[in-house]
Amino acid sequence: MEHSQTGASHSESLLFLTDEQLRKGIEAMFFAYRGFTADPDRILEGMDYGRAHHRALHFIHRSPGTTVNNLLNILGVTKQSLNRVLRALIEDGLVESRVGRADKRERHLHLTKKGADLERSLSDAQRARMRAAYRAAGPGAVQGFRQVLEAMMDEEARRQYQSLKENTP
Amino acid sequence: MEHSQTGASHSESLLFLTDEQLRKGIEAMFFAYRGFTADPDRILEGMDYGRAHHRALHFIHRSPGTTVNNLLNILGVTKQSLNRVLRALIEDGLVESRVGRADKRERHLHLTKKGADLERSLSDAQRARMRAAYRAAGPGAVQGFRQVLEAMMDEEARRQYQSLKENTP
DNA sequence: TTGGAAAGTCAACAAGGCTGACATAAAATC
DNA sequence: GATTTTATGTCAGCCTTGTTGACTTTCCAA
Repeated sequence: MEHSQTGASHSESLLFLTDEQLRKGIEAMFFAYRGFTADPDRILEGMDYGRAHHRALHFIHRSPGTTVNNLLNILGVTKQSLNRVLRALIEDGLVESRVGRADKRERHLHLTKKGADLERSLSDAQRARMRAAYRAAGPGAVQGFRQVLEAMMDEEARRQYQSLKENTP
Repeated sequence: MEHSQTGASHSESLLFLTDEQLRKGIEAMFFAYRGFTADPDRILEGMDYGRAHHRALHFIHRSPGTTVNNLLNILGVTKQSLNRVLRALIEDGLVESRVGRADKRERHLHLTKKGADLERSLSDAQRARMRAAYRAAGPGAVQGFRQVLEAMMDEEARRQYQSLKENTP
């Protein structure tokens, strides 16, 4: 251990991270993620879409005009997998794919009115749960929540998360 | 709203829950969950097992002697889906299925040495990441993290999470 | 003794991951 | 100008993990 002598108070609190506490955190992530996806999943069931379509809609809404490659990196799936999802959304008129002006190889993705409507209904449901959770936990908890989640990400994901955070208009 | 007059400072802070803040929380959950599952996934790839096997091993380890029905409720999948996973684990000698003594219809599930070894290597990896995240975020953040996650769960899941919390020896 | 719960099994299917191979257009480089 | 690289799309096929539905066996309990 690096802090054998120094930083006693800090180290001390760290020593209280028992396997038991960590296990509770792990199980909390498991159960909470189910809740996190439950509402959009309910809306989507019956439609021809699933969680993968939701994710695509979310990030296209989030970064209008994003390219396919961009989306690929954010979602962390293969182009074949994303393509299947995007094709359905484009065919059904929820997403528009525009050939790039500067670089004509690129496709820039935008939500149509129809796509934006579905995206809104999905994100409304998800935000409502997030809002309720934040309120129930109290203002102080929110910061801690985000700090731990951010620290839990892979390097690459954290980079993407942070750049998404900053690119907000 | 219950606090129309009282608790102004509390209410005020709640008003600052913008859609933007909520969206960041949503994206944090998405990216963090990827990190959360990444290490066990890496260990499992190449073996004939996946995330579903990990979850079964985790909860059998957590509650030795649990019944199939019990596990079904915790995992929230169908018995056919769980059965496929359990069959593989039993056939490979990672899980032992014992006919119930009081009720012989029930099967009580236990990890074998081999199963416990794999479970340990998976949970070691997952705990290491959780520990690192907790340390990076600091002691104060951990409580907030757990509070928000707990508030995000469905009623049923929260019940299960809490009873798992308490049944600890 | 009979109804129903617990468990298991078979079949079929869907979503959403994956790999590999290949095509096309456009940009970049030599 | 020719060649290579990049961005995208597409076909085919596979895997995991979820689903439903139908059916059986076991066996507790009314």
